[in-house]
Amino acid sequence: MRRSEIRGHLLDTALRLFNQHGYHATGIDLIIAEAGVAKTTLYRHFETKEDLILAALERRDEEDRLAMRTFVEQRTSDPVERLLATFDFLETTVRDKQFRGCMFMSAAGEHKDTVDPVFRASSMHKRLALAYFEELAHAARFAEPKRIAAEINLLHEGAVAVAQITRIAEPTRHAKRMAQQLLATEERLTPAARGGDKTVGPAASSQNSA
Amino acid sequence: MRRSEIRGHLLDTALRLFNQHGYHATGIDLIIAEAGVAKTTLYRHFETKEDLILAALERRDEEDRLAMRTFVEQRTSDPVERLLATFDFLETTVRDKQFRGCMFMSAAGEHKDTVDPVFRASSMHKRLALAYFEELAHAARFAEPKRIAAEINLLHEGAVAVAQITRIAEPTRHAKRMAQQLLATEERLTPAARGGDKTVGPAASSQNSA
DNA sequence: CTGAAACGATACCAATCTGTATCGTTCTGG
DNA sequence: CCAGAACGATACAGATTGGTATCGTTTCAG
Repeated sequence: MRRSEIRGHLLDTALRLFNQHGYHATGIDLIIAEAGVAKTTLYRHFETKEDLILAALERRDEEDRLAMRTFVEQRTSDPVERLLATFDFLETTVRDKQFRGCMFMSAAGEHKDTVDPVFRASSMHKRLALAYFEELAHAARFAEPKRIAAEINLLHEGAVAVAQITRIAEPTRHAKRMAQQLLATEERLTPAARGGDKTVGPAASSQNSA
Repeated sequence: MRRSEIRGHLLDTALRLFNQHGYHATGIDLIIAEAGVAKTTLYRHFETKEDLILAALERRDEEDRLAMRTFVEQRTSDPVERLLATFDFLETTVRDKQFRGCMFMSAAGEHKDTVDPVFRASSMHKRLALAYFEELAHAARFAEPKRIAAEINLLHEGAVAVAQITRIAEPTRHAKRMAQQLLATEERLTPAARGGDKTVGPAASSQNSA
């Protein structure tokens, strides 16, 4: 393995183990053993275990948000459909055999103090996820994009939490239906009137797998 | 302290610390120090730390479910209002200064293996909570009580998760409004027709604090 | 090609972890 | 009232924790 790849490989290994066992339960010795790396090497890249956790979460944060954006934006261009497509993305992550719940919620659950850097990193990730929903809700010209985004966000968190406990993917589809139902009655401003669209009223259709 | 109270006191102390710091991060030494009890005493009541965790979760499970039932049933007798009142109960727990997220979700997050007894205990608690929603949805004569219960449950989990990260109580009220919106369009069977009630249609009103 | 930096391996450290052993004291049921 | 159980205190065990020190080897940029 080339030296330039070691840091990334350590982050990947740490993320895998954190996801599998949790943060406290995953020891440094296990990480270096799984990564096939000496302990000195790890500590040359990361000052402390907390630093490793923070770097891993940062990496995951960017990966996750980019993956969702990519998935959603290549699926449809309609903002409302995109809001609904976020649940399809969620379903793919939940269906993963390695799924054990949201790593950021777990991180916040193991670092409950609001001033803890790990908690703050998790909190920041969730804030950015919410910001994306707001962006979509705004593009969809909903009258109250912030409220819509908060609702979508709440459904996401609920779906992931239920999926974490039950270990089935159904809650994500259920959440999508709920989102459809809720969005259908929401007011919208000047809905990019093409064709004979109504100016207000039902917004969701999404014939795929809902 | 009377000896008959020691076990309960240990469970209370352990629950407080588990809620504050998490399960792995809370050491036996801290628990006995906070409880003012010798280590031998703790291990005479609980064989292992895992046993202590399981006993603590069991206690909390019963307390929580009883508290919700009591809160909900003394507030209103209408089953639909009761479903909505569960969110008011949630709000009270989230507003607590000691709130740091759902202890069962945290427990499941730190014990991710589905065969882990701690995970199973958390899973069981959630199953029983869902069963209560089903009971209420059935009493409300919804056409699909299981689906309604799952939706309420998902909104609960979402509200608690968002509240855990943001440390504000608003998500519980938001979730209640979403529940109202969703229940309003749900079909119901023979709705205990007294007065001039419609037989199907909007179900929710709940003028308090929504 | 060469010197510095990064690497692997290993030994080590102090602290902490869960759990046990010992023993004198205190409570309590019969 | 008294035997026996439960208690507090403490010392200890063995494993594991996060992190450091040492040192010979490998990589890589200039």
